[in-house]
Amino acid sequence: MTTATKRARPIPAIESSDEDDELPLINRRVSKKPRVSLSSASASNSTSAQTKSRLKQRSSSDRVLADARRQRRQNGTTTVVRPNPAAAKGRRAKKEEAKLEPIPVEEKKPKREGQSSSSDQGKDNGGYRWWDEGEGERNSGIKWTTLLHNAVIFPPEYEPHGIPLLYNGKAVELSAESEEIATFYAAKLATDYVQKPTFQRNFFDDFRHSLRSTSAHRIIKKLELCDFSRIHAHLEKKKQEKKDIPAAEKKKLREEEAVRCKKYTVALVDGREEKVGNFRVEPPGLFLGRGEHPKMGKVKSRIYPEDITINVGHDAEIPPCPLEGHKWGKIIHKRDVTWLCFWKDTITGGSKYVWLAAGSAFKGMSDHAKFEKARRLSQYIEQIRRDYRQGWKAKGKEPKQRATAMYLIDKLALRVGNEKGEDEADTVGCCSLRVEHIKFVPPRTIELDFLGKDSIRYFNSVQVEKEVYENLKLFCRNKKPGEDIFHRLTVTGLNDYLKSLMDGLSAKVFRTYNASVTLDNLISNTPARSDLLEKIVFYNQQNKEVAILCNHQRALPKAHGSQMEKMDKKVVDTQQWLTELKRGRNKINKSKGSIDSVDLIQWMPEKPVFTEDMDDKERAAERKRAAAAPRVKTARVKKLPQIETAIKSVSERLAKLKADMQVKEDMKTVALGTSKINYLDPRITVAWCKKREVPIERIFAKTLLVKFAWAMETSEDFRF
DNA sequence: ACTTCGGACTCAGAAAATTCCGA
DNA sequence: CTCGGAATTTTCTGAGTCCGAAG
Repeated sequence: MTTATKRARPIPAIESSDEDDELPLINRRVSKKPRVSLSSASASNSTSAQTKSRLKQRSSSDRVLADARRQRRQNGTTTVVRPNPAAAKGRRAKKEEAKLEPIPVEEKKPKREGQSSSSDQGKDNGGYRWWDEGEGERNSGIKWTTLLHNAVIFPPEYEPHGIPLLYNGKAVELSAESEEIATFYAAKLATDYVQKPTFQRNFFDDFRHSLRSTSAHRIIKKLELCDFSRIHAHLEKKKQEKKDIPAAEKKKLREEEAVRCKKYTVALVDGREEKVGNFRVEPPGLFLGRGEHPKMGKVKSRIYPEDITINVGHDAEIPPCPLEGHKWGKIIHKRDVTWLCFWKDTITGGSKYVWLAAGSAFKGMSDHAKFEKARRLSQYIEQIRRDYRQGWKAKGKEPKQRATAMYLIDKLALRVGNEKGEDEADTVGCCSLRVEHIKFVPPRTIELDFLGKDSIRYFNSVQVEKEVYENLKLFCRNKKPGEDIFHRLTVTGLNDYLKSLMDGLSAKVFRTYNASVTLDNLISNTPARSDLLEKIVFYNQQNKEVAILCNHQRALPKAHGSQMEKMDKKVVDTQQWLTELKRGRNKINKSKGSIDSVDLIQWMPEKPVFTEDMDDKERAAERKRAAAAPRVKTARVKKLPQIETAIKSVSERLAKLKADMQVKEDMKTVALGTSKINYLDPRITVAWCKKREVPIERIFAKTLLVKFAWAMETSEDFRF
């Protein structure tokens, strides 16, 4: 199959049928009967003044809690308990029954003040320690019994600013819709997206489309003649104004926003409070793909409640729609999934989901299962490697290609490489590698150069086993550059093969396995005598090795060059001063006691001179001028003991400076976060921290501590 | 039996926000 | 101690994987 035919896969239809028939039976029970309203909104309709005032005092999350209690009570009184074989035997089901009892008074949470108290920090799931429970019902397919939440919050409606777009130098009247689109473009004026023809074309097509029934349609014909600079300037001004708000006021605004959002931040899953992850509907804007995405610049339109499907408990109150005059698209009760809401992306046709936060039980259990699966691979890995090495010599094309591909996936941690459509960026993984992506350097080195996920370049020159080298050469023989290397191999074929070797195994598990096992091995060799800082640096270095293995890269930080120069200058200054100090010491020593002090010259950066009337900008400019100015001479008189102390401290400072510089240079394009968050079993790190007496907070930031709460009690003896 | 497609989930780097750190 | 820049952390949303059902 040629690449061209493969990539010409038809674009999936964006609209799906609205028919209920598509849903599994269990989800079809969207009851049309009037629901007893349970929300805070209806509660405020209550005639009971007591209820009213109590509600007023409570935070919204408490209100959600209260709702759940009512929901439970309702479960008990109005709903026939449905048979649920999966959960019936489980602890969870038992709990549910228990919850039908009236809620004891002490369960009521005291009202929180402003900042949340320390006791509820670091928990996304109300302290539910699922990892203390048996694993019995975890994989049953049914993910929850009751689910209650407030769905999503929408971005504010567009407010026209009336700043004109100039066309050929003249202001053009635009409808609010078109002005908004023009403003999306103006917001990108300072980025290099606007230089890209695809971006320009896609944007202009959509912009023109928005103009179609207005007079501007006859005026605006060419993007080159559009001048967005005034809108851009307006946006910049707004940005500055926002920046200039006094800190106290900013804080107040932030708090008000937090209050407004509060009710969206939590959901109740089987009566447990859990944090919601992305409860904000994505605002409209221009689609920015990664790499050379064919759809970059297209208008990603505004999502309305009608576009959104809500997944809630069958007996839970349907979350109130926050936009007046609108209503939710669909309400479903799908218990075999963990999402709360979803909508279709208008650009890609893909699904967008609202999930619980990373620290939730859903996510935690699934993370735990992922690492347990990867650990299980340890027991099979030798056999699997033997198997695919055998496969290199296979007669059949498919097994031979599969075995060769497996080597790359295992050894180089390549992704499996599903097929991609014509309407996506052209990126590849193992199975979709093309002849143009590989070069052969005898005797047995291959050079891989391709764009992987997110259009990140994978460029690696690596010596491989002779059989692999020969096989790859064979697979490329008589093929054009654009043809697939593994033309007989499919992702499904490869994963089916892996399933036959280990239950549940797929290609991605190898990335998890190799990343974790690599870290485990590397940090087991931590130098014994290192101090805390050295240990952390060491850990980060090993984390870096994993990041390199997984090809986790980041863009070169914008200021990298100038920052390095700055550090370099500092090194030179420090080195010079050290030399001068040593010269002084020599002089005193050689004098045999005839002198006890020397004049030393230190070259220092010029000190900035500020005057009272300078504003922030002027001060910054002065600082900059001083830093760039030639070094100034400073004379110092020093005695021997002083010099000795100085030599010691300056040497240390110089060494640290040089080391910092090296680290900065080494890390400039490596992204450590991705592996830490997704690939490295946190238990490896927890065990290491315990054994080496490194506070875990030095390695895991707050959100990671929450995400990995399940791993915190790992013993120091844990090995992956 | 094969391919295609949609769905649900993990994983990805950039950008924004926040915190840290050194002069 | 304070200020500003750098470093780190969090948020955002796009890009993968993989599975199962439909065609």
